[in-house]
Amino acid sequence: MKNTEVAKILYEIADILELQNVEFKPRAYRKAAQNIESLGQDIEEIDRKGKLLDIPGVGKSIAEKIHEYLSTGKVKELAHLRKETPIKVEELFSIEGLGPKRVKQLYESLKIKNVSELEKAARSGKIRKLKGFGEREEFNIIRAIEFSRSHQGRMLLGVAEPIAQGIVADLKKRFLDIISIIPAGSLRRGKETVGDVDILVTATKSKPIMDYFTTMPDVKTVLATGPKKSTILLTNGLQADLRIIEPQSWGAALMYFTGSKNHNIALRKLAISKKWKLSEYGLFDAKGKSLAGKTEEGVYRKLGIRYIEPELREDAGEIELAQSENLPDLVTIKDIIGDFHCHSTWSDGTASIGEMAKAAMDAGRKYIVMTDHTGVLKIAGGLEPKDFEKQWKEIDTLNRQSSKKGFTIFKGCEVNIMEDGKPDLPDATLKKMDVVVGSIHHGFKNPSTTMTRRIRMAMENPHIDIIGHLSGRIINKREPYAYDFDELLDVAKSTETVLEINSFPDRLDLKDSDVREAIKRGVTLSIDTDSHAVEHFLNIRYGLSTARRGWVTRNDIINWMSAEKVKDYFSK
DNA sequence: GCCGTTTTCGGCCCGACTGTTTTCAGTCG
Repeated sequence: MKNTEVAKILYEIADILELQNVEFKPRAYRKAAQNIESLGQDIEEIDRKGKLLDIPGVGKSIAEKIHEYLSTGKVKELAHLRKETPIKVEELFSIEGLGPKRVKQLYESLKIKNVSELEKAARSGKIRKLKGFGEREEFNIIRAIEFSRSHQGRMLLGVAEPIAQGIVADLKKRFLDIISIIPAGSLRRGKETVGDVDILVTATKSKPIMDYFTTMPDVKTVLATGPKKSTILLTNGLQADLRIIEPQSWGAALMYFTGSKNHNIALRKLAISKKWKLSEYGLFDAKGKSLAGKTEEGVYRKLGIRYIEPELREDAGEIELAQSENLPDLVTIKDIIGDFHCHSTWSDGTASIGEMAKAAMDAGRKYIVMTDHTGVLKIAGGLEPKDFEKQWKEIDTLNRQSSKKGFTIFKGCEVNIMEDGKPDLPDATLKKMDVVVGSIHHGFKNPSTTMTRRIRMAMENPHIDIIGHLSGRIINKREPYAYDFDELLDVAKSTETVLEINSFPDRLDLKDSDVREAIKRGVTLSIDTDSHAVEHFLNIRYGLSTARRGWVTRNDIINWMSAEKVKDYFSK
C-alpha cells in the first residue's frame, strides 16, 4: 500500500506552500493527506478504478498529482516547489517551536535549510540576534534539537507494526510452504517505538523467500544478505531483517529475537545454574543434548517457569514471579468492550457519531463515550453548552436505533482543563453528561507546582471522571509536562479519578512504566483510542500493549464493564 | 485547492501561551 507515501508527498507540498505564505492550499493538501493516510483501502486500487475524486478532500488538482505520482513516481509540481524552496521543511517543522514563519525567517536571514545548519547557528549565538528571537528562544531551539535527536532512529510502533504485518502477509501469500512467520523484537514486546524489525520464518524451502525479501518493490538498500539472514532498508525508512529458522529451534529463536536482551541474559543465567546452556538454537544439557527449543512454552517449562508474555520480558521482576507462579493475568482484547474517548464531526473528528458508533461496533466494542472538544479549543471545533444540547438529541435518536443491536453511545466531552484548574464548560452542562474526560491542551510550559495544582483541581472536580493523556507527551516530539506524578497518583486514588491510557500511536499516554506505577498504587485506568476517524478504533491494540507492558489485569481497568455498569459507576 | 439542502464563487471555525516586545507575532491544538 502506498497510502503513507502519497500522504507524505501531499504533506510536503502543504509544508512548502505554507512556507511560501500561500493561503488555504496547505490546509487543503493536509486534509487530503490525512484522509488518504487513514483510508482503509489501497490508494492504488482507487486510482485504478478512477475513483480518486471520491476521497473526501481530494479534488481535480490533487487527484491529478496522486495519479501522476502513482504512475511515474514523481510529481512535477513538487519538484518545482522544492527548487523554489530548497529547505528540509518536514525536518525543521519537527523541531518544537518552529513553524512556517520562523523557518522562513531563518532561511532568509541565515540561509538555514536543515536541522544541522540550525544547530550550528543556534550554538554560535546567531539566532538570538534575529528580530523576534532572543536568548531564550535560541536555548529552546537547541534543547528541542537535542530532544528530537536523542529520539531519532526509532519508529513509532503504530507505524512499524502495519508495515511489518504487511510484509508478513505478503510473504505468506507468495510462499505457501511457510510453516511459521512472525515479527519478533521490540515490536512483539509492544514497545512504543521500534528500532528495526526482525522477521523470523520457517519454511521447507527458504532460498526463494530470501531472494524475494531482498528484491521486494519497497526495498531501498540491501544492507546484508546471506542464506540465514538478510537486512534491508525500506523506502519508508524502516530497517528489517529476515531470519531463516530451523523448525526444531523455532521457540528458542523466537525467545532470543524477541528479547529483551536483559530478559534473555537472566534466562541464560537460570540455565547455567542448572548446568545447561540456552541459545537461539535451543536449551541443551551439559552433554549438548537438546532439552527444548521447538516452542517457547517448552523452553520456559523446561527452565521450570511459566510462559512469560512478550510484553513482560524486560527483566523487571517477571522471571521471579514466573518461578513462583505469580505472574499477572494480563488484560486482553476480550476485556475491552467499551471506549471512553472519541470524537466526531461535531468537533474535529472526520466521521459522524453514527459512523463512529458503527466503526466501534465493528471493532468489537459494545459502547463508546462521545467526547468532543469543548469551548476554548476553537480550531478543534470546541462545542458550547447549547451545541451539546443539540448533540445529545442526535445521540438519543441514534441510541433508540442501536439499542436493538446492543450498542450504547454515552454523552460526554473532552473538557479543557484551564490554567486555573477549572473546566471550560459550566458545571450545569457537565453534570448532564454520562462521562467527562478532562485534558490539558494549552499552557503546558508551566512549572511543576503550577501544573500539579492544576491537574489536582481537575481531579477533585466531581464532574471530571477521567484525565485524558495525562503527561501530554508526543513521542519523539514533545516531552511530558512537568508535574508531581507521585502526588497526582494519590489524588487520583482518593478522588477515584480514572487515568487514561491513550492508544494514539504518537501518544501512548500514560506510558508503560507510568501505567505500572499507577496500578501499583491502586489507581483505576481506562484504555481508550481518542479516535478522530473510523480507522482509529483499531489503534486500541497499541493502548492494549502499553497496558500489558504496565502489567495491567482486567481488574485494573474500566473497559470490561457493561454499559449498565458504566452508568452506575459514573453516577455515584 | 476543496466545498456546497443557506453558495459553482466566496469562504476557509480561533483562543491561549510564549517570548518577544512595548502592543504583538508565531506556534500550538
